Amino acid sequence: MRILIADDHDLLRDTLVLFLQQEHGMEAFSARNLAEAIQLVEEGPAFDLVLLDYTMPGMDGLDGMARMRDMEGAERVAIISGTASPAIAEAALEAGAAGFLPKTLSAKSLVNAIRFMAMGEQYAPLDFLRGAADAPAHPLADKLSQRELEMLEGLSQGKSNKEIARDLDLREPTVKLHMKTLYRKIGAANRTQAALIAKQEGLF
Amino acid sequence: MRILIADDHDLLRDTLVLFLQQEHGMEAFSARNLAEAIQLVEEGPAFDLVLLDYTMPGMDGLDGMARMRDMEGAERVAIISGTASPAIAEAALEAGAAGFLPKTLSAKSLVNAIRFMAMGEQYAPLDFLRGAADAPAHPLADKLSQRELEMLEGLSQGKSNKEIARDLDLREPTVKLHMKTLYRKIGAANRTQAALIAKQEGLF
DNA sequence: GGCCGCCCCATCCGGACGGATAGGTGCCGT
DNA sequence: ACGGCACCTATCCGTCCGGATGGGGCGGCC
Repeated sequence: MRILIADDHDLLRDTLVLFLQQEHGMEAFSARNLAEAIQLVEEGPAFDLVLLDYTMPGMDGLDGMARMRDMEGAERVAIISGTASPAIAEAALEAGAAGFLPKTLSAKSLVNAIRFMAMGEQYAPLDFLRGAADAPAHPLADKLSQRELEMLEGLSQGKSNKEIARDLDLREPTVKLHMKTLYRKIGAANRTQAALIAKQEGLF
Repeated sequence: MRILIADDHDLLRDTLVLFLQQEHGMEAFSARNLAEAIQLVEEGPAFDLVLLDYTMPGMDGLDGMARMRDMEGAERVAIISGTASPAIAEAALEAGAAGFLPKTLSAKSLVNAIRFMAMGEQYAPLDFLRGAADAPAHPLADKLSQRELEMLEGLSQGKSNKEIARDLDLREPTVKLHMKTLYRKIGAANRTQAALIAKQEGLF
């Protein structure tokens, strides 16, 4: 089984490759950025699974994954990350990732996940998606209504009220109302603070 | 040599411990958060070196390191991180850390660094402190003037133009002027986007 | 000397934003 | 049935923001 691991954290990559080599029937290759990974895919025989770090030179969010998936010899691509939120994990899975692996995963679980994904299944740790069961998800997120979260999402992309209204098919006054209540709930004085809080909280 | 590694990323921790075990004369122990680490230090014989992840339950920035250093059996404490900036690294060293290890360090360098620190020396990768020589630090930062960076700093705290003007002892029109040129330089359509870009770029 | 970049200030304008108020719907739980 | 909550819309108002224009001062570089 040929596995390609692309991560700019040499420490993890080096030790992980060594670890996987010990596993029966696994061949692990590594790259330190997306460009290197793409080159390896171009050169060699096809990989059974490619693991891409979410924050890594050349990735640009999920764009990097899309580029990788378009290639020959990289059918199954999974995202690995130490900081990404459940929302990003879901986005990755929707975008066709073979799986999402937080770095809080144990080494043993990783091996299982890799085998699982290499067989064509989609993998993601359920407790992570649910918002990390033990660590109460987002202290903020569950205090907000659905609409308010959508506001926050638009906000986190630097959109104006007008743009958000258009995207959600609402009138602008409605957006402004939601904004007001949103600010009160999360303790923001203005939209910039709200966006920063959302980022800080790992939302979006 | 007794080494304690505390990191909530099981993946790295597991593989790293296995890797270090193979090294001659190294005994590696692990904890998944600060509380566990403190407990291990209390229980067992003294460690020659303790590695603490910078972003980890219980750390609270560098406070966690200070708490650890106050303990018996944890003379030398180093910080390890995958995301922290050079500024944080310097702060850690000034606060008495035995070293700072970015996760972009190679496994081999890590072993050398550990031996070095265990002997009582202070370690940090010079290229990282210098701002990652090869990867030009902040592609944006050096395109901005001093004033513009100060604007961005205020922006990153969600301040209004008026507040920024007051803090820097300027008139508001001046702040607005700087903002305008700032937006053009970094390609932001409004202040929220500018703040998000700053965060994304790791500034402030 | 000219030119350019950075810095400071002022005035003006249109549009965006933040807040208040008021009215409407629908759903849920007691 | 009623209150409570989330949701949608509207109007009004004062402020803030983004942009343009026009000043002026400073230093460096060709």
